[in-house]
Amino acid sequence: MTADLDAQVAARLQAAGHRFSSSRRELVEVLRQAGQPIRIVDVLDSRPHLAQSSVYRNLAVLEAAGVVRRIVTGDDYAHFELAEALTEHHHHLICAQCGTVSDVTLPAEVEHRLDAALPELAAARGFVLDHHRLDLIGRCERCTTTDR
Amino acid sequence: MTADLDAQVAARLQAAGHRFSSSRRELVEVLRQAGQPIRIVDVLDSRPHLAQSSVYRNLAVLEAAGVVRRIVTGDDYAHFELAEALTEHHHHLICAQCGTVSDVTLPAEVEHRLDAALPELAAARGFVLDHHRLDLIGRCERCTTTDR
DNA sequence: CTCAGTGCAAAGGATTTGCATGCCG
DNA sequence: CGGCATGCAAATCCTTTGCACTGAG
Repeated sequence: MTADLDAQVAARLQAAGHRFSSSRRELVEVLRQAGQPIRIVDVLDSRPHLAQSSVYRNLAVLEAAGVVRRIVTGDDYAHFELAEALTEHHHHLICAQCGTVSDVTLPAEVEHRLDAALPELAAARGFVLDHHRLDLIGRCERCTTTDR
Repeated sequence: MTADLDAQVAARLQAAGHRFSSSRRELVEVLRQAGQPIRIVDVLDSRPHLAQSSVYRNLAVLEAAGVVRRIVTGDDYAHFELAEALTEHHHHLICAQCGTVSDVTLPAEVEHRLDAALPELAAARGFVLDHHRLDLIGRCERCTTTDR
């Protein structure tokens, strides 16, 4: 699994004309371990020896190479996760209070409905559809129990 | 229509303990006229006499009062539109190139599927669902014709 | 050797905030 | 009058950038 992931990442980076440096390897590893979208602060916390600017720069490189996806929620911090090409299509549960983002997968049937309906909806507006994104916004368990 | 909108906005502001000042009236009017989500820069362009800080502040007040919805796309600027309570439930077409946001309505049937599926999906994760948001990301007509 | 990658510090830039003044209720 | 609203300018703070150094190929 991990070996396979490494190979895919290496291939994508190479295709984009970049190296698979140890910092980048670490970033991918942190994201893989996290299993859910995390912020750059979190990355820096778990890998204190990484320079902030390098993390920002490398995540940008990895994003451009299609290895990583940047998630902007409206929370102060952007979140990052492995791109769907390396995982699988999914959506996000976003806590409006603490900003945490976690993954959800729609029932296949619903997803199919969307895939069937969205392209023509976009086309009707002269839009070339690239992808869609569905977020469920609410309050996570921790925030509802801790209350206010 | 407009009179009705005014009344609703006034009521919501009052309920939140705020005044329906002329600046706020103008903001609502700009958003109504726009008919699609716009950025603060656009507001300032069309109403140069409004102070930037007041626009930011008032949009925050209007958002808290449930009159306005802030849309964060990942583009540099946030977009604003009238809240769904004053319009109707809809989603967004986002141009990945120029950042423009426009409204779309899903076929009722698809929307129903979502409404049926999402709550339990969220509940299964200990999440209290507030609302969902579906964005179609692609390239708008202007950007595809102008190309690159 | 060459050039991408790294780290530190400084710059950027949308948004927020402090504070004095204006104005509605 | 009292307190919210407004404007100007300054401060915030996540993110980006400049620049000199390091290291892989």
